[in-house]
Amino acid sequence: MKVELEIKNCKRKFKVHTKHGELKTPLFMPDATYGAITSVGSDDLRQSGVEALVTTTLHIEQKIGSDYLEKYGGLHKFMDFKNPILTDSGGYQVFSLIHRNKSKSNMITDAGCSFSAEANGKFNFLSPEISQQIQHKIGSDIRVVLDEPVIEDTSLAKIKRSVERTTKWAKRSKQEFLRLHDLTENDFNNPQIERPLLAAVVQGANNFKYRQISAEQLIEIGFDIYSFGGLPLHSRNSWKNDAPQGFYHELISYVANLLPVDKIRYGLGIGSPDDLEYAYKAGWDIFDCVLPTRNARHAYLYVHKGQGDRSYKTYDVLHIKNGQYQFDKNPIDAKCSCLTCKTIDRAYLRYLLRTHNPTGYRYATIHNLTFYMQHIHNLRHA
RNA sequence: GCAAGGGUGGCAGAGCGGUCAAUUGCUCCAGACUGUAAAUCUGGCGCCGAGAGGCUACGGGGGUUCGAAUCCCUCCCCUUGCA
Repeated sequence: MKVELEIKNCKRKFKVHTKHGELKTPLFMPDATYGAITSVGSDDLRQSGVEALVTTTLHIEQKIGSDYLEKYGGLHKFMDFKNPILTDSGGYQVFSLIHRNKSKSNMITDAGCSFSAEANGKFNFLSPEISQQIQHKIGSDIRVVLDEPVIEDTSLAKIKRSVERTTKWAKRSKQEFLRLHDLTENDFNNPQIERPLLAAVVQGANNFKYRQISAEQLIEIGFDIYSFGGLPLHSRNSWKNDAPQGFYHELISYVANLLPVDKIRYGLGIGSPDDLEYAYKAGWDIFDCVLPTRNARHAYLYVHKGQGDRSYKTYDVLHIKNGQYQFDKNPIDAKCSCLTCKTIDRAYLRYLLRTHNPTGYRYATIHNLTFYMQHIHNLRHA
């Protein structure tokens, strides 16, 4: 398991060797939550330049089943995806569903997370150990420890508990990871030994002190990757509208500086193209986010400056369903060379999305993914 | 021709004397979405007005009533059954 770091002009660039090929940072991974990027296939992903994927332990277990995947031969083969796959622990998903549905069967204790089993009626408990076991059976290249996210503006007591529990769970997760791979603590630090990478998650909400405590405790345990957790978790709306963006910028910069220089830093759930640029410059290396894929299905397309109907720092947005594009025969983005932009015009994509045609979701998703990959590619080679 | 049931906003379809500019769904017009329980959710949707408010509206016309989409008369049109 080899991780090489090169720092040029204050910019971090990792090369990570995995069982499924080499990864270069900065890296953006789209979310294939249920073992699929909704509405596109593996050939579309290759064509869009997707280098790695994120899937989630909880959803995979519920919808596919890790025992099944182990018997089948792993998720890579199942999905026909040859590049690295990162499995998220399920912590965020449990948090999300518990937060939305406060039923009595949904609760988190030190032992783990209980939740109502919607999908299969059976699987309804996730512990740090179970999460690692599932990720092991899935056969992912990068694994994440189970953590406990909290709403960013919650009480200090809850932030404290979340940090303490996240540390305890990280310790248990690592022990289980070592056991599953039949490794010792020394083996873990031996770069000659091939194994998946293990990521811990820094919690602490919007509190700088607790972010620091969380980071220090996790570094003490020792991981390959340190992640920024809980960023978009607000009681209201998004981070953009909910609080001064400057604060979050300050927070992610602060946390980056708490982490070892030679370890990969993973910004969970980040972000918009502007967020990616900011976070990369602030010292973060790998990212995942649902925005490009979900927004594609919601007719929100990322385009180059000057090509859309709304402008942000590094990009424009095109609300393709809006009436102004009814007769627009231009490609979605004249500066894009993706399959969609080479094949159909705005008027037709507008029609497809308005009529909820799956082909429209595919075209839109291919475009947004290509835009994101191009964007991260530009950051990498800037 | 006779009998019965209908005609409501772009469409479908509630309402059957006042709280109706009119439930609801769709369409339409916008907006949101950041480790996806999201092909989802939110707002708007007769006309004028920033607003208070005003104006025109439930097939056409007439009537009853303080007040009608709702009751009565008449005409037009649609559906079904019988000739």
